Formats: sequence, structure tokens, C-alpha cells
Amino acid sequence: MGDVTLHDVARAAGVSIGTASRALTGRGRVAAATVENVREVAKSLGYKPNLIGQALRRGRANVVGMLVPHLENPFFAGIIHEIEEQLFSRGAQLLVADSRWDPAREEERFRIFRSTQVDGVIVVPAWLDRSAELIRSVRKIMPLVQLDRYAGPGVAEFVGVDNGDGMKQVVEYLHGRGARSMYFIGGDRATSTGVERHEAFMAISKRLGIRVTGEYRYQFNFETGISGVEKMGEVPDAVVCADDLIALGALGALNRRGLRVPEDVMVTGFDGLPLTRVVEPQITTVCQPTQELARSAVNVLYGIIEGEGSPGDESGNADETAVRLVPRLRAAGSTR
Amino acid sequence: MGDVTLHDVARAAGVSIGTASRALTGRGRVAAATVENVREVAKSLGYKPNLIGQALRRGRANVVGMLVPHLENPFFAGIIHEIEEQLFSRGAQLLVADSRWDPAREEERFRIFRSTQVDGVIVVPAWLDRSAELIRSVRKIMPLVQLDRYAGPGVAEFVGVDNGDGMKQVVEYLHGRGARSMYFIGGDRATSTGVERHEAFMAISKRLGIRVTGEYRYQFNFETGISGVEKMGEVPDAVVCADDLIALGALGALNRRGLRVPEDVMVTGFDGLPLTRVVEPQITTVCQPTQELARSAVNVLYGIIEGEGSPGDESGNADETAVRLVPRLRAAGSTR
DNA sequence: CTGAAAGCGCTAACAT
DNA sequence: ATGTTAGCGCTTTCAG
Repeated sequence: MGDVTLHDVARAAGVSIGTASRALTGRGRVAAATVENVREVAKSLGYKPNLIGQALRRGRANVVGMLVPHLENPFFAGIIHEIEEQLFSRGAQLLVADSRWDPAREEERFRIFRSTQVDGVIVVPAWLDRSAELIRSVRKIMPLVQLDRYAGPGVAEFVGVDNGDGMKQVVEYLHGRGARSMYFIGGDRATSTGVERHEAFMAISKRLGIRVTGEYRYQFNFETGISGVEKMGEVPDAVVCADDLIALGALGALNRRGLRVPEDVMVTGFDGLPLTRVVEPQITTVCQPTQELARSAVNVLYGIIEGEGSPGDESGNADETAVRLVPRLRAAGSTR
Repeated sequence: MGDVTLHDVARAAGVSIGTASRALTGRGRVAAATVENVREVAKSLGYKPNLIGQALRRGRANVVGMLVPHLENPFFAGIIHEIEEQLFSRGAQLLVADSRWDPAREEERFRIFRSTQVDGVIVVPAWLDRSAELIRSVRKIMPLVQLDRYAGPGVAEFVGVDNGDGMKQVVEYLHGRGARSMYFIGGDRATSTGVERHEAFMAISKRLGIRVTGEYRYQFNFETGISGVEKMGEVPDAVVCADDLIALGALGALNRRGLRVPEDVMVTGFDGLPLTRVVEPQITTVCQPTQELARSAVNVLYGIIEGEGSPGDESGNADETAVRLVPRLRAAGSTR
């Protein structure tokens, strides 16, 4: 087999196993010539370090776990890719799992992550309050950062987008295009993004004197968009959706109802999925800086890891980092 | 920390570490009373086995790697979820990576998987021929199964859908609805699914006396659907797309071109993504049995793992399993 | 049936 | 600068 061990390399290079280790990892004092020699031998033998052995000894697996509510959500899929990319460049790997919005399952997966000795966890909490206690307790025993949503105030480190700002861009843009009445379709109070986007929408529309004809809030998916339109009475100037999946659903339902977009009613989404550029008309949306979100999450996580274990240890209420990135509106056919 | 080790459990239970191990894993002869006692102590101490230690000793990590060309593809995302589910119920975890259709990257990820001592790998090969050699060689050193596509004939175990049958269902259905001319948009020769679906389409349309007005083949994504429609001259009775993403793109482009679906032209997809039920009209498509595919892939993989290491060892040309599941047509608005 | 002991592959003191 | 050695947490002979 290709199972050549460090021991083999050391023997072939005529040095001790300790020296071989140092030469390969570059962690101790070794003569330049020795390093070169060992490296060469290792390569010619096709030596690949056994990460398990390394992990056991170092107490670190170089693996991070990622837990999202729903793998099929294209927004999460996109962010997972970016995270994997970031990790890889640090020599780490990605373990994924989805919680399916099930707190029990969420806990289960955390437990497994823990047994695997992951370096840390990046989580998109399934629920706004129900996940809080769990996440708080996990944070105590391993490095953790929340991405996209948080489970409650001060629960743990968080990286996400400024939803208020994004929603503001949407409503002001629509207002600028003459919209004076709006209908809102969003996620419910069960996620922080759901709450933040809704609150921002309400605040800004009020400030601009926009008449809110109604709202429908359930989940971040197609069906919600469809139901939202079905439950919509009066036809507003614009239907503001809290994410792109909802907007997609709404678009289809409006079509079915014989309403033309944007002539009869404008539609907006949130997230900036590629999908929004495919349908006709293309959907105006707020683009999340996926790559920056991923980079930032990984940075914050490794900040904790390297800054030593659990940040909540003694201090009880250590300062949790909260990074808010700024999204950008992308105007398209659904609003003009 | 919660880092209670087997050693702690053994001491607390008043037995040796060996006995504790046997009691917990159930792998040796231990008195029933001892087992119960040890288990109880373990639970009360909150003992969780350190998977790294286990893996090092057993030489198996209980982790499988999954490599797909593109994480954001909803079809892959869906299948990844099902795989994760299957693995979890076997006590294993999922390491994911995407190759981004880059053979170098594909190789790189395999290497890492190997170092991690994964039990095996499930791969959706990036390319039909370019990936063949790599996969063949990986198969020699670790359990591997190809999913959805294969890299070449006889390269390694494979689990996928019967593309010929699916395409047959589509064309016959369209023919039954009066379509006599068709335009094909698909993936290129670079994937086995691209080839199979195209060939099946050609064979069946020929047999039914259908006039093929043209074809456009590039990649399995939205853009291809859009370009395909742009390059389409004469308007056929139906546009047959090799997957749902292409169909989505085609639908949008047809709309933009002022053609109504299904009145002016019918459209079909392949895969059965939820997305096809959201747009208006909903898209007729061939549904892949995602869950069965995942189950089957995991079964085949563990068959290899448990049947001992590398199947290609001596035999040189051992029989590769090839599982073909049957997909099912779902008719919808885009064809009536 | 249970205890003792030998490592899995690797790193990090500690010697030399 | 390099060799030696002691484990990381666990499973598994091998004795008893």
C-alpha cells in the first residue's frame, strides 16, 4: 500500500524519526541540508502524513464542522463552498451536517463534532431562541461562530450581513421608482434574519410614508412565497420578499394569478442567488457578500481557536464579536 | 473540560481500561453486570469516546469523503443531504469538498481524504475521460464509488439512474402530446450523463420519427439553457433539456423571446428538482430517486469497505458493480 | 471473564 | 543539530 509512515521516511533518510518530523513540519531546529534531504526522501517515497496520528498527538484535528438548517438551500450551499475554500487554504477540512430545523438533531450533530475533536464549529442556528441554550453551552466547550443568523443576543460570536441596511436599500429604491404601497412576505420570528428584515421593512416604510397593505410570514422557502401571494388581498405597488426563494415562489404565484411583473406589481428578493438572474423577469435583490462572509467567519473562528479554547470560560460574559458586512442592491427586471 | 477519557471511566467503575473498552464497544467477553455498571458510570460521567483515538487504533476514521464538481448544484446538494443521513445512521460522518470541475483540484482533495484516513470516498467525477485514470488509481488504494456519473467504462463501482429510460419516458410522453419536432439542449461529451441522455434522445426520436431541429450542448447549468434558446433557429414543438437547470434557463429565455410555454413550445427537464415546481409554468421533468441513490451508494461503499479494502487488488479487473435505478416522469404545466 | 501491556503514527520534551 | 523517549486515547492480543 501507499502507507509509508514517518518511520519509513526517517529510516530511508538515515535520520531519527524525531528529526524527520521536525524536518517535515519545520517546527524545530534542523540543519538546512537535513531538511532538504528528508523532504526529498519523503517525496520520493510518496509519504503523506497520517492526519489521525497528527491529530491525536496535537489534540487538534484540523477539521471544522459546519452545521446548517438545510443543505439544499442554495444560499447555504454557496457559503459552504466558500468556507471549504477558506479552510482548505489553511490546511483544514470541512465536516458538514444539516439540522433540518430540528433542535434535537442539532444537538446530536454537535455531540458528534465534539467526539471527532473538530477544531471548531461554524453554525447557522436553526432557531432564534430554541437554539440559544444549546449554542451557549457548546460555545463553552469548543470554538464556535454563528453565521448568517444568531440564536439570541449575546449567545456567541456572530458573522452576518447588515439586514437593516439591505432592507433599507430595497425600500428606498422601490420608493424611488414610485412604489407607495407594499406587501411583505418573510420568514417568521423564528430566525434572527426573519426578525431583522421584517423590522427594518416596517421602520423604513413607515418613515417613507409607505402604506403596508399586509404581510405574510412563515418560512424562507418557495412555498411561503406562493402562500403569501395567495393570501394577499389588494394588489400593492410592490411585493417585498425577505429572501430570494420566497421571491421566486411569489413570482410564480403572481404569474399564475395573471399579474404581470413589473408592470402590475414589482417584486424584490434578498440574498443575491444566481437563480434570480435566470427567471424572467430577473429579480431585483440584495446581494450578500458570500465570500467575505465565509472568510470572516473562518477568521473569527481561528481567532478563537488560536486565542485558546473557550472564550466564555471565566469571564462568563466575554465580549462576543459581531461582524456585520454590508450587502449591495442589484436592480433587475422585476422592478422596472 | 468535559474531556473525560476511557481511563477515567475505568477507574471510576473500578475496572481496568481494557474491560471498560470491551464493555462499551461490546466487542469482547464481559460479564453482563460489568457491562451495565461501566455503561452507567460512563453515562454519568458524560463520557464520549474520542473518535481520533479510536480511529488511530482501528485504522478507520468512520468518516467518508464526498467529492462533487459543484456544491451549489441543487441536485448534488440534495444528494449530499441524503448521504449524510445514511452515513449518520451508521455512525459515520461526511467530509465534503468540491472539485469545481478541476482535475488538479480533484486529485488534491483525494489526497487529503486519504491522509485523513477516510473509510472511503463517494465521488461524482468531474470529467468523463480526464478523471478516469485518477479514479482508477484512487480505487486501488481506498474504497470508492462513483455516483451519478462515471469517469469511463469499467473504472470503478457506480450508482446512478437509468438515463436512457428516463429520456425515453420524456420523448414518448411528448410524442403522445403531439410533438413532432424537437430541439435538444444538454451537457457536452464531458460527462457520462451528458452523453447518455443525448444518445438516448437521438435514438428514441429517430425511432419515433421525430424531426430534430437542432441541438446545443455545453454544460449542465442555467447559462446553457439560455444560450441554447438563443442559438435555436426554427421554433420546435418541444425543447428537451438534459437537466432542470438547463430547462430553467431555457424557460426564462423563451419567455424573454416572447414564446409562450406550453402553447408555443413545450419544455422538459431532468432531475426533479423542487425548483421545477415553483416557476410558472411548472416544468415537466424526470425525477431521480435521490434517497435510493444515496442509500445504494452508501451500501455499495460499505460493501467494499467491509469486504476488505481495495477491490482491484489482485484480480486486476474485478467486477465493478453498476447499479442503475429507474427514474420517473412527472408531468406538469410546461407540457400541456 | 478480566487485567496488563503493546502499540496505531505522530510530536515535543529532554538528552546528548 | 540530532537522537531518544514518553505518551495522545483507544483497542486488542495475551496471560491469568
